[in-house]
Amino acid sequence: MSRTPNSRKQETHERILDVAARAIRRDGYAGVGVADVMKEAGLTHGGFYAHFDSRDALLVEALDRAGRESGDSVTRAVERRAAKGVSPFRAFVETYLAEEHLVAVETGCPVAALASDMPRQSGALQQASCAGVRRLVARVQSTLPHASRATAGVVAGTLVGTLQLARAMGANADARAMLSAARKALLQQYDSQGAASG
Amino acid sequence: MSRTPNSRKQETHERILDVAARAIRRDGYAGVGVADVMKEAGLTHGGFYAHFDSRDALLVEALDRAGRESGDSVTRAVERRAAKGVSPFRAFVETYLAEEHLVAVETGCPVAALASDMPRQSGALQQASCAGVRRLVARVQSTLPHASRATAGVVAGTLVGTLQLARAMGANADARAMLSAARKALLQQYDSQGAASG
DNA sequence: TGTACATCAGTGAACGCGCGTTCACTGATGTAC
DNA sequence: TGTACATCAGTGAACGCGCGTTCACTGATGTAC
Repeated sequence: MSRTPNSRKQETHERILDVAARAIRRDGYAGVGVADVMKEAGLTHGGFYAHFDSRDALLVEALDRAGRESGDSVTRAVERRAAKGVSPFRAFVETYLAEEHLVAVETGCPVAALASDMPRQSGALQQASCAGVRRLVARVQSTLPHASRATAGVVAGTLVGTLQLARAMGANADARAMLSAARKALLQQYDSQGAASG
Repeated sequence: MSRTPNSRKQETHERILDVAARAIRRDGYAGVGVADVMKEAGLTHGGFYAHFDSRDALLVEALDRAGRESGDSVTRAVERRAAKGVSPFRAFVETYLAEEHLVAVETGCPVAALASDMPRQSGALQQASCAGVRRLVARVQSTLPHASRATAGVVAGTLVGTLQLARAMGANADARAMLSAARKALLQQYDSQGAASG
């Protein structure tokens, strides 16, 4: 019943990354500490540098993983709803601006959770952040086949900005009204199948 | 040539606040240090607590001041352009999404500079952040008399989100294309005087 | 006008603490015979 | 099958550093006489 060599270490590596991918969204880049992440992964801080060159390298990998997890999750939701005849764009907008996304920061979109801090990070993290933004824009564009990249960028900006403002307002009734208004506005303006019940 | 009592201290207080109001936008909440701010204000760190109860209290006052400065600046620009016959909404959008705002972080909109970190701050800072978001939304609404608060919120979200994504992409040609597309989209959808040259 | 004094804004050394990082060590695992 | 050994993932103490905060002190300013 032997594992392949290194499989245990790889599993641990994945576990640390999973924890970190949630931590950066929950606590922000500045709120993530090496010792905290290791503790949450059930380890002590000393072993960290056998897995990552530095805290910064962890953040880079964690952002990448967060983007992938969140993107896959949205994609699955869109496909589920597309099977019921909902347009991809509507499904995307209604998933991204769902009320659950207001409070589900640590499993939600890392761009929304981190955007305003992205330009302040190290070169490597800025590159990873930029790539994450591009992936988000590309995903939006894939649901809007006739839109330019710049237009997809504006839609992505509306999604990200509205979610951030709603969160900053405290996830109250005003915040939910903003999300609802944003869903309606985006569908009216961009959904080829027109807008109906929000 | 006597000053009024305390006028010197008040002047220093203002100077510290001015520095801090720029620092939170440039470096983020987490990037602002008491010693750095005092040094930039030409003082040593020891005197800080004669002016503020704590670092957190400074951040609260600094955010307030940043919002006021940035808001006044936009209002002046809007009035200047309104005198030339430009609609307030167009003037607001073109000022907020101007290319200069891409790099002018430390004098720009504090909501765009800080939004994703707002929900992670202390109670007092969250309250101040929330008030700042409300003021931004109110300013947008004042240029869109027929719009609901929720609609003004969506426009504000688009402004904030697009600017953040453009900054995160590195202020390059793609970023400028996004700003341009956002100006065009907002004017087409919301400007009562229609959209023309972007 | 000039001198002695009180006030108080600002100084700078010191504190405790948490952080990222390093490193000698441990102990469980898989292998060789 | 059982024993001795090598490997190496993970441990935990220690480091240097920067941070927010405190506090005894300084020295310039304005006032009282």
